[in-house]
Amino acid sequence: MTRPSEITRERIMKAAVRLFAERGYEATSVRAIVAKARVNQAAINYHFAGKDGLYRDVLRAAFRALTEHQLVHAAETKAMPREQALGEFVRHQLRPLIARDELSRHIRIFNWESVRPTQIFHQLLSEEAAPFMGLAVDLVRRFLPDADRRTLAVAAVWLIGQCSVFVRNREQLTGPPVALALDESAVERLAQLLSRWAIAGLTPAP
Amino acid sequence: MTRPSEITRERIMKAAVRLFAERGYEATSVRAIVAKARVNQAAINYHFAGKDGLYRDVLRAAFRALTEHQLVHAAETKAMPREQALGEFVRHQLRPLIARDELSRHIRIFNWESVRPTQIFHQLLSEEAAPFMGLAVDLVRRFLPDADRRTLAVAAVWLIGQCSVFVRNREQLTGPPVALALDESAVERLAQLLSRWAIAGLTPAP
DNA sequence: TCCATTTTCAAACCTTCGTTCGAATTGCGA
DNA sequence: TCGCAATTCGAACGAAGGTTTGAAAATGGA
Repeated sequence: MTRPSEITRERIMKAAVRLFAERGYEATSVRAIVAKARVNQAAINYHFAGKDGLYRDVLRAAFRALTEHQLVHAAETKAMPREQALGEFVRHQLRPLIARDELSRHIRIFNWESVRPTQIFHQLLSEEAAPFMGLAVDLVRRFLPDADRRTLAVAAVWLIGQCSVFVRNREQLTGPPVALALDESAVERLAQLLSRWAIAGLTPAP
Repeated sequence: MTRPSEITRERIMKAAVRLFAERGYEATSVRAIVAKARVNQAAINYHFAGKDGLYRDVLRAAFRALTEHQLVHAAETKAMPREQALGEFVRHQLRPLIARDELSRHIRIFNWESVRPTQIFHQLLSEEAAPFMGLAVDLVRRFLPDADRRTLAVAAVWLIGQCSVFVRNREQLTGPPVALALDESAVERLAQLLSRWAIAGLTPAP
């Protein structure tokens, strides 16, 4: 293993994660990536065997990081009362609204995938067999213990969907006519609002 | 006004609405439209001054049809109890899941816009000044009469977002692992589920 | 019917995209 | 230090995109 080539790989990966998170797969050109990474045009094909290969590696990294992050929080989440656990989940989903870290970018990439799924993502989803929906399904099951598999799936999609609208449309929501000020406290209020509504929705009527 | 040219215009519009609804603006090529419409390559540029112009006309038509449709239903909706009105709203939003008519295609086009807004859409939104969010805002106001403008906007986005997830991801939801069977009765059940959850979420805790 | 205007058509143009190529350069064990 | 492999580089390729062009065809009023 030579060192300098690893540096190039790393520069490409870093730039790719940023751009894929910002614009999605199709709208990101390899020329934009190599420009941001300050590497040669052919570097992506040499190191990743093409744009597809690069995106596959980015997705793999995102999967790993996200599942790892979930495993860390899984134990403490399970110990919480379900309402608090849901609040944490919503807060986690809304994270890209304020934080500009790697985790947020990974969430944004998956958000793009939920809009226009890539063939690459689909393949990876089966082979990685990551608990992608698992966490959300487990969560709603605590509210709907007697629901069948389909209802649980619908509820999980519903829950994730509520959050991802805001993440995807961040730019639109901050402008008129909505004009949300997305600072930390506003996002916290938003998370509480969404949590309250979701809890009320999932809690069976008395 | 000559007749035959109107026929060409109409063929292009019809094909364009179908393709824009199915794949969105960017993923639809001019060549795909002219192939479906069985007209010459240059026809779009002659009649609509380019792809942008065609899309602008399609959006205008969609705006007109949708606002007209809303105006028709506005009166009876206002007469309903708010729970029933919300149910109707959700059912209307889920319409593209089963129906394959013009109205459903227009809703799908706006769904694409909510994912990746076009410059064209943005311009049109201001000049048409259509009550695009208005209906949803009015609806949630009946549940949250004392809420401020921001909360109402968030609630409206939240409500629309819950429905659009399912519309956008129709293809994914019908396949494994979710495997929803999206026939008419299933969509009706889905609409009831979403309505119940949304009503519970919007109804202030006692 | 004639002719000016409108509309259609096939072909090309120009740009952007992902990828490939071959030479030049660099890195590193022998 | 030498020599081979790994890596970088600039340039070009071919495909696909939207648009333009100029001639042919069709249209419809005088």
